[in-house]
Parts: sequence; structure tokens; C-alpha cells
Amino acid sequence: MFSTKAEYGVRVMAHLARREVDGAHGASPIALGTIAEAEGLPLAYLEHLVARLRRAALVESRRGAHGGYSLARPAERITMAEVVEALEGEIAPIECITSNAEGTLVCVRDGQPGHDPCPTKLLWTRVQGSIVRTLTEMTLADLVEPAARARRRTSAAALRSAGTPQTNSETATA
Amino acid sequence: MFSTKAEYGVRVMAHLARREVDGAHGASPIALGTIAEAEGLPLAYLEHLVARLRRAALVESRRGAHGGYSLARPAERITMAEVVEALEGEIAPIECITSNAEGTLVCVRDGQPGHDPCPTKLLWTRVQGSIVRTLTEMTLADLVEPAARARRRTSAAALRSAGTPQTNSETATA
DNA sequence: CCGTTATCCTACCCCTCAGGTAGGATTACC
DNA sequence: GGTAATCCTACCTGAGGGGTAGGATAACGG
Repeated sequence: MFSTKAEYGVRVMAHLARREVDGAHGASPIALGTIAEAEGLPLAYLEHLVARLRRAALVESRRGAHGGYSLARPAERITMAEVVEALEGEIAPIECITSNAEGTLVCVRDGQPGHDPCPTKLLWTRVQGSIVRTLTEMTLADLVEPAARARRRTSAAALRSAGTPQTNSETATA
Repeated sequence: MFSTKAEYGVRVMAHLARREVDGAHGASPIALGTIAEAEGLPLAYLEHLVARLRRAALVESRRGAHGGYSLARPAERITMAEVVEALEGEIAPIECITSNAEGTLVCVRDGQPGHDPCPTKLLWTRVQGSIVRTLTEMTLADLVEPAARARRRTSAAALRSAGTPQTNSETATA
């Protein structure tokens, strides 16, 4: 479904975001080697993934000694849809479904004589929609927040959690 | 994301369901060759797919002359989740997420020392949940129904399309 | 009982891509 | 200028997607 590109890449982003949330933000970027070691992932492979993230303007890099990567924007303003799309390419449940120019979902087999537009289109558009929706509803900050909250044991987050409709707490820690 | 296994397989199921809805149900199964020709898909390949569907007890077969396939259950009682799962195997957005014995989603990397259970788990479980939910909420009958309805009663659709050029009428309909 | 028409089963084949390695060029700090 | 990092291009390997081929088996119809 999603490959390890998405998994590893998201973990890198989460690692960067966690640092930022913890307060030691701004000045010093984090070297990829550090992240690779901490997460137990191959450095050379992460380089490819983080290159995609950079081309998508989700992270910024500083070269040379004491260089590394940092988030291009605050974690609250980065949706997981952006991250996953940067890593995996266009996010469609099946080849025949594509989104053209903001929003509308199109089936490439539309407009064929005889049978109506593929009857299965209804299914794939729904699946596509639900994936994209949950991915855009979630920001990088949401991913990191619970862990950070557990560490800080703070009350500040209570504000947000009251405002954001936690429609989906399914799979809450079993 | 999903391969053509899912796409072709769903189209085969839809073909079988359509026949049943139209009234000519029961007695005579449909030969795969007929479906392959009608859908423009390679017969030999469909044989593999339909074999999976049969092993999952979603279709029944009759061998020999005038043989073929038919739905094992009425279309309203077949969820698209069953169909896709039979064709694609276990349906998880990423390898590390699996559902164990009815419901609970588990991450294989849980319980590792040092870092908390993968921070990304929250993301993948949500994606997983939303996919499975939309897939189980939809039955094969739902897929076929609009087409059948359009054929029987051709006028009703004109109302909606004239009113608002909504981005995507199909995902919106419930 | 024999030919026809279908499902079944096993094996193979090609090609892409995921997943990763290797090695070097470039940039920046000290 | 050494060193530590990002950058870039190329290459490798195995698995799986997307089929094809060929035959065994089973049920009709005459």
C-alpha cells in the first residue's frame, strides 16, 4: 500500500518536529546521520527520501559542518498529506483515478461508449477521498503532540484538544 | 496503491452483480470468457483473480459446458472490503500495521526500549481505519445500484447536475 | 461415448520498482 | 586545509505485478 518511503520519511519528519516542539528549535539543524542512528535506519537511503522532502519545500537544509535539516515551516502548518505525497508521489488508490487541478477526481476510462463510466469509479473515488481527508486533517504537530505531552506533562495542549474535533480516536492505545 | 488485481476483480464482481440485479438471476452462471470480452480484459489473467474470489467464498463456480461463475451471496451481503481483501491480501496502509483478531490495530514495532511506540503509528492506524471503514460501509449492491437505477429511471439525475457544479457528485452522495 | 465448452491448476516470463549501496562532488565550519 | 555535513548520479538485487502457456478435469449435448 504505502512503501517504507512513506514510513521512514514520516519518521524523519516526526524526529525533526519533536526537536522543535521540545524547545531547542531554530538555531541548529539536525544531521541526517543523527536521525538515522536514532531511528535505526540506513543513512544512505534516508538521503534519497529527505531529498524529496526538500524538493517539496517541507524541510530546509544547511550544508557543511554542523549542517543538517530542519522543518521549513512550523509543524502545525505541515499536513501529513503533503508529507506522504512528497514521498510517495501522487496519492491515488488506483491508477485510473487522478485529481486534476485542485479537487475533482477523474477516471481516465470515462467517456467510453457502450458501458457507463467504469462502475467501479464510485468505489475508488470514495477510498481516495477518505485517505486524502484523513491525511490532510492531520498535521505533523498532531503526530508528535501526544508524545511531547506525555514528556512535558503540560496543560497547554488542553486548549487545542477542546477546539479540534477528535472525530476519530479509534485505535486509541489498546 | 491498489493494483489492477483489485480493479479487474471488482469489475468482475460488478459484472456478476449487475446481471443478478437485472433479474436474470439464479439459473445460469456467466462464463469468464464472456466477462473478459465485455470488459476488455485478458481471460487468462482473470482466471487467477477469480480463483482468489472463489477461495474466499465470494463466488461460486459451475464447471463444464454452460458453466461459469455467480455470486455466492446476494450483492447486498458482500462488502467491498471482502472483495478487495480477497484480491489484494491483507489490507494495511503500511507493513508495520496489522489487525489482530477482530478490530485492534497493532504495530509490530511496539514495545521497543528507548523511544515510545512508533510515533507514526497514530497516523497509519487512522489511515488504515478510514480505508477499511469506507470499504466495509459499501456493498457490491451499492456499486451496481446507481447504474441500474440510471437505466431504469433516466430522469432523476438531471436535477442535481443542473443545480450546483459540485466538485465531485459521486463522493458526495451517501 | 465422444466432442465441446467451460473451469481448474501449475509453471513460466518479462519488466518495473522498492529498497538500498557506493562513490564522489560540493559546501561550510573550525 | 581538514573535516563534517549535504548533494548528486549511478548501480545493484529481489520481489511482485501483470500477464502467457498448456494441460488436466468436469459437465453438458448429441
